Amino acid sequence: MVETTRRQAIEDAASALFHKHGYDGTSVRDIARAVDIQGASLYAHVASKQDVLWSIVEQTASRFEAAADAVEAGDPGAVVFGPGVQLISLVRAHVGVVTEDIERASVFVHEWRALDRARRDDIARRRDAYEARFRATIAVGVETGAFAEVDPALAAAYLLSAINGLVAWYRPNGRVSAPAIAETYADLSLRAVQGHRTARP
Amino acid sequence: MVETTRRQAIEDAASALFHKHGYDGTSVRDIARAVDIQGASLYAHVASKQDVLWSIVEQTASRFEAAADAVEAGDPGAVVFGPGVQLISLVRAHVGVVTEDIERASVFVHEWRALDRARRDDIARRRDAYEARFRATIAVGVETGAFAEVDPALAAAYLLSAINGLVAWYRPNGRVSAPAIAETYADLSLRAVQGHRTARP
DNA sequence: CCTACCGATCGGTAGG
DNA sequence: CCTACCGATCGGTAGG
Repeated sequence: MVETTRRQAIEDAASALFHKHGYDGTSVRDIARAVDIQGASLYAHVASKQDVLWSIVEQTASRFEAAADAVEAGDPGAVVFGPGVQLISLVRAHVGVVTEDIERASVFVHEWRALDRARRDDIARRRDAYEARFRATIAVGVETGAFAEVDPALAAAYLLSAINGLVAWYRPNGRVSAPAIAETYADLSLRAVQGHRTARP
Repeated sequence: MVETTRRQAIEDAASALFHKHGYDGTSVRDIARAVDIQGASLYAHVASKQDVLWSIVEQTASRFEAAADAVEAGDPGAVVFGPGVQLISLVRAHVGVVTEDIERASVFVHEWRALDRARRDDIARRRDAYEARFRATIAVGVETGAFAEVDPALAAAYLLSAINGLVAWYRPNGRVSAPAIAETYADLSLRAVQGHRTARP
């Protein structure tokens, strides 16, 4: 298991560096230095720099998908508890995945463009399928009248961008705890799509 | 004015390339090729690659500030029309600046980290001052009871991230027009902070 | 996991 | 705005 541990350490270091300096702003020597080996020695553990990025992005994509799967397993189609509860659960799950590993989440959100074409296309497809869960839940809310008359695609993009913005400032041991953020962001998200527009002067 | 025009063309090309590939993913040769000159010839017009990035980021920062200035000139402190109207105006202004020049806005949002330390610090300060306007407006709303009991800092970060997410997908001539996005995003933002939390099962 | 090395490309300068 | 060129660094390989 030494190999597995070493590889893990390399991906941890790469996540931190990609998070801070971006994929293109990080050299393989930077990663190697962080785990105290020579630059060329890195290739005893990884096939390429792309390979490391792919590992990080793919694992994180799977974690987002698994979290949403768990939510929908409890109430597919939002039939029992309704779209409001479903949306809150999806938002909480998303915040959870982000705050649980902010560095990998940040790389997932910002550096997936650095993937080569085939892998980038794969992630683009999965991101869209993931976002579609939010769109579907919002659409149910709009159709049943529980939510305001909002474009589900616009609202989903708005909400997910709002939450993903966490990667720019969230720090464990920061002023606001992860559960508090999840609570606040769930409230903001639900209210954003709920109710009707207030009269304006 | 030939010089000015050439410089502008270089910044336009750089904005498009930085938007698509990032600052570190773009070489000075890439920029030069886009304006049909030799790589080294670029230095007849710009001092450095950093210089080009700084121009783009600084101009865009100023456009965001000017747009918010215009809003607050109409109602400083949100005393006349109230924090709801003020927030809607700020959101609309922000969406306007983003959609008016999506490439420069994207560079401003994503590539300011590539600035050298002094300039990055400058932009960081100005970004915080800009975000503080949203925080202040939300705080007024919370204090007067017009808004829900929400942490103004969290809500402001949430809203601005939501809107900035536009740079990832907005395209002129896309499915939704810029004014329609501004309208929808203003509604989502106002509702997010307004009213009280609904009872949950 | 190391040393030694590769060709390619990087941002930038000199001199016209 | 060009040609010619610079040292530094890039991701990666060979061979142990």
